[in-house]
Amino acid sequence: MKLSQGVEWALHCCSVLALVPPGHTLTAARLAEFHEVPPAYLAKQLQALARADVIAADPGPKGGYRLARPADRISVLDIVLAVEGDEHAFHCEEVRQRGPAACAPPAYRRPCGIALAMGRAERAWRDELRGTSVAHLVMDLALHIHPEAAQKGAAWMEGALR
Amino acid sequence: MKLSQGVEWALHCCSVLALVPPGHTLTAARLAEFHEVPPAYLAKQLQALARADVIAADPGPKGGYRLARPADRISVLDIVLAVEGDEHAFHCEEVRQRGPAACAPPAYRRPCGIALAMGRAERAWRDELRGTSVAHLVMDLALHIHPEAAQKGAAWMEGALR
DNA sequence: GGAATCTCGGATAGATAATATCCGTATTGT
DNA sequence: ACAATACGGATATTATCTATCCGAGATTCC
Repeated sequence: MKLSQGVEWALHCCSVLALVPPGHTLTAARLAEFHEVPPAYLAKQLQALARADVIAADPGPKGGYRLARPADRISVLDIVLAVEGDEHAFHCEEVRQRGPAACAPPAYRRPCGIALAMGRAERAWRDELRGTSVAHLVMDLALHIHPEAAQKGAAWMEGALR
Repeated sequence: MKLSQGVEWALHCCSVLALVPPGHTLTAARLAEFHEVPPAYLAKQLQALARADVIAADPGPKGGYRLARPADRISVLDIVLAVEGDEHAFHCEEVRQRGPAACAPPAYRRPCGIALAMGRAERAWRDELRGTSVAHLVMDLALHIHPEAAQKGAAWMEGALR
């Protein structure tokens, strides 16, 4: 059980995009530069976020990425599912229906207790992520960022905006 | 984010082992037969469970596997971590410390908000799994199993016990 | 004591997914 | 028309998962 690298990048990118003034955008190349990650690969994650309507893309020159809606309406779960896919971590393969104790399918109308337990855990995980928004992330960032990092970030943003 | 196949097998195996009378065991081959899974690969999962002290192995002829402690003291989390490893799904690579806004390491003593949010979700997931024991799984099984499956299972167990 | 049986651990391949890159297409602003 | 950008597909590389096999160690039966 491991989350892909792209999830972290996507979360950071959305946090940065939340700080972009309305009417402006950031290109994929700039976002990659800011996080020092491979531009071509980050572009893939950004495309996934765009397909999921988490961020919006303006094509053409002067184009770039921006959040698709206000930061307080984008949950961390939205971002994780956009990049990682919305499949559950645990997939029941119904092994109980195999082997010497197997019966006809109608005997297995209820999901097995194991699948239910794993489903509850997945739900708890998703609920927690759904309850945290990009706005929360930015708030936490603003409260705890080192002044020097904030100044450097602001200076970079100035030259990167479009 | 995907859990390995072995997790489902391990959970089912532990449920079956919980039904083994005290003083008896089941061999890896029997457990594989019951679930119709590859014996050699299931053996790997059982070894992982044994290393984590979830189940105990009696070597030699007449040997086999049994639960290492009462079913109500084995959590689903114990089993999942034994098979999957105890690493967190999200691993923060501290991308904030890279790029044009980077500062000296002392500026990053606090974990970033993104890592904290993902950590809370992981904690919620684990808490849910920790709160469910093998005894709960067996209870659910006993309450909802089809009579025919129960009878077949009992008959198989009779010939499989050692 | 010796042989048989079983678990345990490591070594080994193939299959699947993650990581990373490149190129052609579509779109838009200059 | 040209340049810059996002988009999608194709591809290569690497890691992880899945699956199997074999030898070592341990225990019981003869």
